[in-house]
Amino acid sequence: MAEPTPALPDRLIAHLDMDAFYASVELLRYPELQGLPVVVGGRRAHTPQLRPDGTREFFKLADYTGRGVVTTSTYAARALGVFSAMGLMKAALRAPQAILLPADFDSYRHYSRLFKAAVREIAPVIEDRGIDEIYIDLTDVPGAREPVGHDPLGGVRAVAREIKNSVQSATGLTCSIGVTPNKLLSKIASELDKPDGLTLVTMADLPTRIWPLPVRRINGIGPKAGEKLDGLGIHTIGELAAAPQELLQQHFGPGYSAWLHQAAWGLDDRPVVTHSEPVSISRETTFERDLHARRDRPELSRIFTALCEQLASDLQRKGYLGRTIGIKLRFEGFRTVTRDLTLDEPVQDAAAIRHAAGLCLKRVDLSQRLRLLGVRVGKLSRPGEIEPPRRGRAGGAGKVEDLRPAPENLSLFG
DNA sequence: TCTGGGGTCCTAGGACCC
DNA sequence: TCTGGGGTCCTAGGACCC
Repeated sequence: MAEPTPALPDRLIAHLDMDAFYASVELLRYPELQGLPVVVGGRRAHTPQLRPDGTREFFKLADYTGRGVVTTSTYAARALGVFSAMGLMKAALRAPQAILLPADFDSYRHYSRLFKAAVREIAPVIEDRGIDEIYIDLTDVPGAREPVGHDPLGGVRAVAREIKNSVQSATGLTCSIGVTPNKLLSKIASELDKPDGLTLVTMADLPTRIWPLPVRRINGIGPKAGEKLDGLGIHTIGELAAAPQELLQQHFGPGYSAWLHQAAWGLDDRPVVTHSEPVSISRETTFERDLHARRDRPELSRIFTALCEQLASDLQRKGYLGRTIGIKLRFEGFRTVTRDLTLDEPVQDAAAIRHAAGLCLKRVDLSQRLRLLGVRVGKLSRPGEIEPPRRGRAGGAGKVEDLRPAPENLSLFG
């Protein structure tokens, strides 16, 4: 008879999330702000000033005017109701005394490289999920599958602790880690004990630890799906797990409803992907005030050209060409429109991008004022890369009339 | 007091080829 | 002459994530 060893899952997947990352990096730089409500975001012009006596003068949220959102806030600011993606003017109403700092992405990227390198020393199978979070496959990390005493998860808990310690000594920052049999559950688990948390969840814990949580905790259920589920009386992950399949299929597509069910049961077999190539590269900007295609033509034209130049330089720096050029417009009132155009040959230079994007622009009615303009390049390739031959004629596009200029379009900045 | 900037993936219809 | 099905590409929009 085999020993009745408690089953260890096939995979041991960790999700690591840096705690209030941007704000925490700022606190390293300005330790006197420790414990205070601090918000990172907005547009320039609120960098702290050094006073003659050597202390710093910080910018108060109450003094901010104009567009912009909260990028991150410290836990003290969150306690006042200030969260990521909130408009700064709204945040100022909730926490007028909070300190506002401009985002410094170069610095965040620096700390991002540091923490990822520290993790990689211990566990090399890492999937990048942005600047402040990663998935880690701990399955084959030495010691991770060793029980400690009677605890079958003792080994992996020790490895996760080691990773947290290593991140802390490399950066001075804390992180939260969730370890479970898959990415979906680990993503949920890493949030269960923030900040500075370490949470292990097994399939046996599903009913007690996962099912009581709101459905929105599942990565992939956003505002729309959450709202719809709410309307169906489905609020928790447990209620979603118990929901009849037919009910979900009636309100969501076949693919999404099947996924919802799987997710609620904690099932997810996606691998940890250690390398991926970009699909598209883009640049966009929201204007300080809404601009009109005719009345603000010179300014819009300058911005348009600048976006194309920045995009071209991004492409060149990263070593890509792109065959699909697209634009994105956001009008007053937030309606968003995109147009794109696939060229016969990939391009990389600002003039070619500007020309193609200009053709796209001609297909949009520009009578409403604009709040955002963006340019995008997709269908990326490497210089010298031989493209696989395309079947069919080039430009087997949509309806021909869709590709013609909008008739109302009298004035253009393209 | 309106809602940043950078992405990915999915859906859906029509064109076009075999 | 009419019918048709599979597969891929192109375009537009939208949901979602960090």
